[in-house]
Amino acid sequence: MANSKLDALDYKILKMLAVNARKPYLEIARACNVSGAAIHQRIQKLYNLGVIRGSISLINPSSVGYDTCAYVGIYLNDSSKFDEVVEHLKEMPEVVECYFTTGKYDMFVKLYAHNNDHLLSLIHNKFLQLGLGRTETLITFKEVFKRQIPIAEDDE
Amino acid sequence: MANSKLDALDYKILKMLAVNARKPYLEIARACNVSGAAIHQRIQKLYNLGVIRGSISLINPSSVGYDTCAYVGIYLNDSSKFDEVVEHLKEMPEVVECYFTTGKYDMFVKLYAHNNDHLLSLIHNKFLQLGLGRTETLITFKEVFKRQIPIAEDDE
DNA sequence: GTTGAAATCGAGACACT
DNA sequence: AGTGTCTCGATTTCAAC
Repeated sequence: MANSKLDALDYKILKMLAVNARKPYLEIARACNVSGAAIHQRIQKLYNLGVIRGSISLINPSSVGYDTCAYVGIYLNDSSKFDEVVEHLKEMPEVVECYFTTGKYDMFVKLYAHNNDHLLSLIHNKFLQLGLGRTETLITFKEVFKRQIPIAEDDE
Repeated sequence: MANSKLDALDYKILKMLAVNARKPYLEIARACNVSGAAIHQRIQKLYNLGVIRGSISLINPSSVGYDTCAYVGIYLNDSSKFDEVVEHLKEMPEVVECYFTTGKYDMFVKLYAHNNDHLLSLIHNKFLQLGLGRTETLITFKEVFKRQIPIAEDDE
């Protein structure tokens, strides 16, 4: 899934776009001492290779009414039901991330709720009706920081 | 922290930018039947209010050499050391998210590593030298999906 | 706080090297 | 692969409503 045929210029582009998706291509070009067209072609290549998967604006959850963020570890009773459970989780917009994991849990999800009552109701009224086993909830009461993966200056 | 003085237009803008940070303002304007200048001013307002916190390009971790993603729950021996531990975690670029939590753990972090050996070395050689207590690691072996918080059509 | 026009600037395509 | 030019359309500012 990973083609490590990225050179230093690719990394430099990624590093800038990772922090600001709307950075003008010409600014990137000037910072890299190449033409704007070159940057344009590189970025399209990075999209085609799947290195860049899209761009999003980061929205403050509490500004749109979501004041509670929690992680839930899930034990499945019947592990053949992975796909079915995933489908149901996808239909809950409050569930924003979903992982298969090794170790303690079978699955692990991140979700947002309006408040603690709402969170409780999501877990009681939705999760526990999906045929999944026990769950363990971890409420985050402060997001200390959040950033992107490190992008080396010029990794091999 | 949340000013709920957002109207339907604000929500419509947020909904579009949440999915594509580079969507041209004029396209948004046409979709909302207002002028481009209005969209421009609204978006600037949303930035100033802290509703929009920035925009990032999503980069495929495995493309830049990070094949392992894990969550680590942390028990602190000395809970007065929160800030000190956070400072050290910030200096580890592999740590991409950090939360204070209620329940099982005191802190909870997400991190990326090149591979499982690298992950082990991060936990053994870095984490356990920060004066923090026991840790519990949860390795994710598949990110099933990932998306943004739901943005209501026209929430109150 | 919204509009419409004006001017600046970037995006995307092309032929060329 | 990168460059320079060109056209189109987007961004941004401004006076005015």
